[in-house]
Order: sequence, then C-alpha cells, then structure tokens
Amino acid sequence: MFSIGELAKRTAVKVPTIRYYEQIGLIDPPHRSEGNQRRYEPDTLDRLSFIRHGRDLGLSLEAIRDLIELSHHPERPCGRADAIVAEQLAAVRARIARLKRLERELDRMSGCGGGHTVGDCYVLRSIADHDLCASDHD
Amino acid sequence: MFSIGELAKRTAVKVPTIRYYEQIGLIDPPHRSEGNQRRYEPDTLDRLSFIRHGRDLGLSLEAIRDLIELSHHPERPCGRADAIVAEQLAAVRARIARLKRLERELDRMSGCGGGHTVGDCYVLRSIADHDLCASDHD
DNA sequence: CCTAATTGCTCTAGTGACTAGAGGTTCAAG
DNA sequence: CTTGAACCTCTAGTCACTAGAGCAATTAGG
Repeated sequence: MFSIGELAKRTAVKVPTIRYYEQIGLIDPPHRSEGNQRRYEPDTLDRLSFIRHGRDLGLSLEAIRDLIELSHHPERPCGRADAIVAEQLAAVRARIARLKRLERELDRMSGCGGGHTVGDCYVLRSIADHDLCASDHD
Repeated sequence: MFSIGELAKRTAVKVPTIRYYEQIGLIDPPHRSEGNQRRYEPDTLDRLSFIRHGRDLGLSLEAIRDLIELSHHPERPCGRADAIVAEQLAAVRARIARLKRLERELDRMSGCGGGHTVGDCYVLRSIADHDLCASDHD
C-alpha cells in the first residue's frame, strides 16, 4: 500500500498529475484510508509507469487509454497497438524533418554577431521577410 | 484598407486568430467601418506576417512580443534579438535530439509484424517495461 | 432597389495535459 | 501530545488557439 506521495516518488509522476489521471479515468480510484487519503495497491505502480513511459514516447493520453483498454483483452490481435506506435513513429519523423528545416533557418539567422543595432538587425529582417529564407521551412 | 477576411487570406493567419492577437495586444486595434467592422491599413500585413513567420520558426508569442517591442527602438543594440533566436535554436536542437532517441525506440518497438495477439505484444511490453528500452530516451 | 449569400461582430466555452493556489484535514515522528 | 509534512477538494490559470451561438453588416446578382 502506497500513499500518493510514495507513488509519485516511485513513478516520477507528480502528485497532482496522479490525481488528474484519476479524474479523467486513466487510473482507477484507489481505496481510501480512514482519513480519506488515497492508498494504492502495488499494481498501480505498473499502470502509472506504463502511462509515464508512453508519455515519454510522445503518446497522447488518448492513445495510452486505447492501449490500456487493449491490454485488458489479451486474446485479441494486437494490430491496433502496432498501428498506434506506427502512427506515433510517423509523427515523430515528420516533426524531426520540420525541426531540421527550422534549425537551418535559425542557424542562418543567428550568424551575424552582436555590436550592431536593432535598426539593421539581420534577425529581425529575417523574421519580417520570409523571402530572405534560404529554404521553405513549414 | 483590408477587411479581416482579406488580411487572413493574404497572411495565412485565420480570422479568429487575428482577433485573438488583437485581444492579447499583439496587434493594434484597427479602425472600424461605419458598421463596426475592422478595416486594416496595409502595414498590418507586415506585422502579421512577422508574427506568422515567427510562429513558424517556433517562437512563442511572448518572444514575438519582445521582438516587436525591440523593433520600435531601432537605435538600441540588438543583442536581445540575437539572444532570443539563439535560445530558440538551442531549444530546437534539444527537441531534435530527443525526438531522434524516440524515433529509435519506436522503430525498435514496431519491428514485430502483425499476426500475434495482445497477450504477447512486444509493443505493449515495451511500454510497460522501460528496461526493455535500448537507450535512454528522455 | 431588393434579396440572398457571405462575411463580419461579440461573447462564452472548450482543447490537452497539466500546474498553482487557497483553505482546510490527516498522518507519522519525536 | 505536538508539530510539521503530507494529504484533501475545489477553482482557476497556462498556451495558442478553435468552435459555436446568435446576431449585424456588406456585397453581388437580378
């Protein structure tokens, strides 16, 4: 049996976040102590770590909810789990591509050292005038 | 003089977003027609394009607000503008690095083709057990 | 000049995934 | 038994929009 603080420490999920997950039905409401404080069974550790890890992997709470639902039916084919991860992988790859374009752009903009004034600041002109961009970012 | 719809078309910023920008003081309230509709001077085009471009580059509205403030004082040194962009560049690079770790992880997870069931799904086990991860993503 | 379609107006509330704070209660250590 | 940390609920705030209701103004066609 863990208090919510214990659980938070062990899973690296913050206390208010745990309460939030309970509120939106992502984890089951636990039993309470005589004084109405939450007391968790050990298996909540796994559930919460699963959520945490999924979040770290960039999954939405909705996707995680789906995966949890899925894991309650071990006999079903797991194509849906594959699909969720594949989707996320594609999203991650797209984000990387986009960020790389931005990186090039920002790098180019930040090239001009200090010493000059706002009046002829390359950074500001770059942002003001998209045409100065080397590539199409976005 | 542009209507808000015209402005939206020319800057690729949506109508409600323009109103939102006005509401938070990022663009000045324009004159109104007799019937209380917004009528914009051509220079709003530049301002809005600047905001749009900044957003595309990943800048927060706060950062953009700073840059606009800055551009009203052309005589000042522009170190602050440089700093904002440098900060953003560092953030983008960090995000890229993190996403690449995630990409590796997701790619590894999604390797196991379909046909099997949820009960022994590698994807689900991977998320459940961080120790299965090849690298430390995050 | 009239009508219909489009565009505009304000205002409120919702999104995702939390985070912060107020104001009070319970628990565990000494 | 006292103290201080941890807990409780509830509301509201964050960011950058987005959606919808219910109405008013503008514009194009006939």
